[in-house]
Amino acid sequence: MLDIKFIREHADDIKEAIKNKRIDLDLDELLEVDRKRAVLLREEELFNQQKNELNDEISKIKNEAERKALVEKGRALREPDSEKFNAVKEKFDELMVRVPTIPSPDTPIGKGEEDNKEVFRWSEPKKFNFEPKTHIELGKSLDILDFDKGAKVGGFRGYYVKNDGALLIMGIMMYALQKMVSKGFRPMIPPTLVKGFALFGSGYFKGLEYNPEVDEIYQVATSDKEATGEASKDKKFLVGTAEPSLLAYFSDETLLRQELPIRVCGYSQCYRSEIGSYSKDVKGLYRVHEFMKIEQVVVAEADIEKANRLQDEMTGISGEMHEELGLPYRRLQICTGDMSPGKYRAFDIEAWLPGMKRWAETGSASNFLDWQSRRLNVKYADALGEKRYAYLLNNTALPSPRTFIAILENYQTKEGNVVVPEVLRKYLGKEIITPLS
RNA sequence: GGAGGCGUGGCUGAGCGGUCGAAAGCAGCGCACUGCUAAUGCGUUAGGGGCCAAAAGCUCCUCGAAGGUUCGAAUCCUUCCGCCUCCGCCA
Repeated sequence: MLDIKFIREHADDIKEAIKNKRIDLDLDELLEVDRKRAVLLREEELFNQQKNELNDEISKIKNEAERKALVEKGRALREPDSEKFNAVKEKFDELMVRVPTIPSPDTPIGKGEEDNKEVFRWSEPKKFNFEPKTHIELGKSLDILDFDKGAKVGGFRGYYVKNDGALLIMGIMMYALQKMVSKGFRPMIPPTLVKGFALFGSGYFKGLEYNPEVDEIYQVATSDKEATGEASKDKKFLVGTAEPSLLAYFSDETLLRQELPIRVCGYSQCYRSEIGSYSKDVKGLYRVHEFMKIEQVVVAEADIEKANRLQDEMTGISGEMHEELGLPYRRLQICTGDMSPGKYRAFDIEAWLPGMKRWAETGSASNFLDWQSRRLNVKYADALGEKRYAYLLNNTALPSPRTFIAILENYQTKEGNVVVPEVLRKYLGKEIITPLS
């Protein structure tokens, strides 16, 4: 969400952003609706003013006849067309939520994924003197992953993590959580069942309201009424990441500048409906409906330079973890066409998967400037006591399944065992995962 | 699940049809004063929008949310949401 004043004054830049981000929005339509809205707003204000003045008069008059006359006069006032006004307001809101943040100057212009720019690489994809297996094969032979039972019980994309796999995956989570804490991030376990505002506020609804056709979010119905959509307000949803829960923690707050930046990290189960990716990545643990993740979030003051530095700090921590885990990775700067509307600047981290022979997104760092904080109403008081919207940033610390895959595939031995990365050994109590272990 | 209570400004809390965007206290800020991080006095402090180049000023909306009654609602009615207490049930 942007400020309508800002939109009016930067219409050309925003049109450029709409084009580059490939958003379906006619800004001129919004500006036109905005003008209509302004006229109607003034009409209503005038009416209210007249009405208020009249009511003041009535309250001072004791005489019944005079009073009646004034009441009649009030009835005669022409009331604004509220239906028309509401229609305009609704249209305005609908268009407003689709206005994107203007991307940073260093963001590559591009159509989609293929135009993201590699900006950093750590280590080269590992070479094996045997044909590396996929995590699917390894998971089965080591008896640490079970997709058949997962599908039976959880349905499509369901899975079980078993035995040393369960310890490994929890180890990854604990390792990431402790790393974040060591970097000054306050740990949190936030709710994963949340109200709509948290998701809308973070930008997880594409429109004003939840739309199951396009939003990758599960809605939870606790009654028949909710299930049929009658009780459309105050529904609950399952988050796809801790980000909305962590951000909403600060909603409606006015923080103090001296306490910024606030760094928090959260552990959560993440649920994704993966609507629109029915035929994509259908095998294995790569794209699943639920997983665990440690997420990092920063509330920063409204300073682009500082926010960019914080974003670099956050991606740096993710990189450091990949390095400590010994996972070759690269960092991509996300291009305009692959960037969601609210983002100002974004980077992905991708780890190399030798078995699947592909890069796998294991993290995504985004700087939203004040796009989210306007929706969530996160402010801070600056040195002069002026209130400003905070800048909000988020980044993956580590996701459980893809880090898990990367470890299995990178650390496999010719014999089909998996060596446990040094930093995770304390969580498994062993150095190697074997079928017999 | 049953019974009751409550949602007001940064916080506590009064108001229960017009004089209320709102007493009082606390906290914050400013000024004054006292020779010293405290005390006292006075003043000041909700958010969002419009007019205006801007400031000043004027003005509209907002007392959990949405409807309703009324010339007029923080105050009355309905529904919803949230919170609290007690009982039941339960990880």
